[in-house]
Amino acid sequence: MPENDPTPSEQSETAERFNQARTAQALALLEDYTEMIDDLIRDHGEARVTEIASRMGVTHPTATKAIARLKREGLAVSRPYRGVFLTEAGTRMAARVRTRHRVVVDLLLAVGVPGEAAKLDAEGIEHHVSDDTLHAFEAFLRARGQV
Amino acid sequence: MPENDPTPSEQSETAERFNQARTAQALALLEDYTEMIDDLIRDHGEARVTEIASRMGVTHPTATKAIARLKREGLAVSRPYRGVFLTEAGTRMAARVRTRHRVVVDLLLAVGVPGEAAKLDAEGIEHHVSDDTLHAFEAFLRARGQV
DNA sequence: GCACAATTAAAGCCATGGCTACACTTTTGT
DNA sequence: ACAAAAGTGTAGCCATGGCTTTAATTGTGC
Ligand SMILES: [Mn+2]
Ligand SMILES: [Mn+2]
Ligand SMILES: [Mn+2]
Ligand SMILES: [Mn+2]
Repeated sequence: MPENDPTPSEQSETAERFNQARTAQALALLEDYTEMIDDLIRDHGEARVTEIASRMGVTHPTATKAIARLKREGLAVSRPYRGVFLTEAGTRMAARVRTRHRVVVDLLLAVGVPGEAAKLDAEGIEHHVSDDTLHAFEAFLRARGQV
Repeated sequence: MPENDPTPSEQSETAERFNQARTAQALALLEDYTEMIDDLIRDHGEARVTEIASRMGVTHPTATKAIARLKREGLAVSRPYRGVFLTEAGTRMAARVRTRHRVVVDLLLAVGVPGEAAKLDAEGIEHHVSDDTLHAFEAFLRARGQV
């Protein structure tokens, strides 16, 4: 059985696949929080820690830590005892993430996934949808006139 | 603007969505390792730590820790300096996960996702595909005669 | 304008999943 | 048979993302 080992010192295709999945997952939290903060500012004019935590389903110290990471990565700023605000980069991420989220839900619905499952599963799936896949989803929806 | 707060002491729909995504993610590592170990035993008659680590794209101590968790959760057993083996539960998980992985790849291909992206993205997406969604995917593929 | 409620911050605990460094066992080649 | 190589185990470090508890600040009602 010829084990076709890929050129030495190079990762197997399998390993690369898992590495990409891990990288995508590492961004998931940032993506969900920026989208959420953007939502809150649209709907309420401000994004408060307690409200963010409540909607994310975590305690407020957990949300505070996540926001600290957003700030560290240049996606958000905040004023103590006031709200959280997105930077330019954060706003761009929120816009991209919102669109992708919507496309994923629409795609799931278009292939026949029940509404409830589509909403639930999309929250996790979205973070693993690459640009290529997103474009394919959009093309599929367009071809179906579902967009 | 009437904020329709869901019955007090009950999580918002949004929070539930994020909680489900977190729960699914917590199982991802177990799912990928059981599938991998099952693959290795099929192809090589045994699953060794070094080989598992290499294919997962991690160092061997990282794989050893993951295997420790599999054992703790009753999915695998191992004999020191020998291989890793799946329990009944582990074998069942591997079978379920393998099928789901294949269906996800096929679904992505069927809606027009390029092969390379389908293979890469499926590795992360699969863990967030619920039973309802999986069944919808299968129905869609059947209707297309792509199964 | 003050007491109390609500919000936010800060500290510290735990589990997970990466890593490196080092020790030990098994396998291999001569 | 034994030395070297490969494989495996173990210890300990770090970052992340959950949590509870306690302190500080802000907002509210009277
Ligand atoms: Mn999400
Ligand atoms: Mn989302
Ligand atoms: Mn996977
Ligand atoms: Mn898989």
